[in-house]
Amino acid sequence: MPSLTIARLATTAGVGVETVRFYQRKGLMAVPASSGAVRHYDETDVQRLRFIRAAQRAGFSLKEIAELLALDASDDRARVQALTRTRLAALDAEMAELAAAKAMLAGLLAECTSGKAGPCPIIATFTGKACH
Amino acid sequence: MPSLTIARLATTAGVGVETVRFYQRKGLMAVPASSGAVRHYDETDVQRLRFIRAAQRAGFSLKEIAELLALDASDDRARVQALTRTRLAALDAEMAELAAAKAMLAGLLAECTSGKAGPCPIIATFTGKACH
DNA sequence: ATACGCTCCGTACTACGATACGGAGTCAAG
DNA sequence: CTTGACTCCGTATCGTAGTACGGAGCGTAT
Repeated sequence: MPSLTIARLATTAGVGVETVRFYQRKGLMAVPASSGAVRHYDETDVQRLRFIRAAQRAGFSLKEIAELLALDASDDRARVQALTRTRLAALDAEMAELAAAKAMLAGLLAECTSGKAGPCPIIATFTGKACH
Repeated sequence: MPSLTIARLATTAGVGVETVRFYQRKGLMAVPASSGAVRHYDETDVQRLRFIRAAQRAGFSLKEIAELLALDASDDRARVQALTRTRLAALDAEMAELAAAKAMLAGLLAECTSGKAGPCPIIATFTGKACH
């Protein structure tokens, strides 16, 4: 049984020691019972940290991740699917916003690069001034 | 000259009074000299607030917006373009991340909805457990 | 002229996800 | 048996973008 200190756990999972402690305070991870004064961690703790990071990359908040972790035990697929659908919808909305922003900025950049006179179209657009 | 109170300025620009004061503290807006005890605002202040909101929608941070506002005065197009290109690159990176997250979640959701036995694939994937 | 609402200003608090700090205790090597 | 690295724990701070609160002053309508 590989027993890790908090520092080894953290570096193995690619997070900081303080982050592990932060997750413990947030209830995302249990604080292991200590035999002695120093707590020991194992592979399941590494897995849990990896779960958290992977779910974060998918855009879940720590609060949602806490729920997913609870569901991991209860095996409530319907709820997991509901959370996932909600997240997918949010992702779509975020992507649409980013796409709109990108289209606008790309257009303005082209305009600003080519144009020569007058106020910068980028600034002008944000300001709401007439662009020509 | 249309003179606005801070509340009228805020509602005209679609923000809260406290937000205006927050922007003033952040140096995004000047605090107008007061003739008397109550400060007065005009159309240029409305424009400035609209600029801030528009630039925010394009993903600029308040710090970057402060710089853009400074550039509005100096007319340094090269710098504005550089900021815009940086923001475009960041938007691309964000979109790529969102797209990856979306693809993964969408695939997992389909799998989880159709599959019947074993641990939920969504949870399993994040956990790093074998998926089958 | 007084009541009511708005303004001014500082300070504090929210949410999110960490990150830093300081003191006391512990553990292993030299 | 001391040194140095690490741990534990609470509390504080960071950054981003606000929102809330409370007291004092001002301005206008009745």
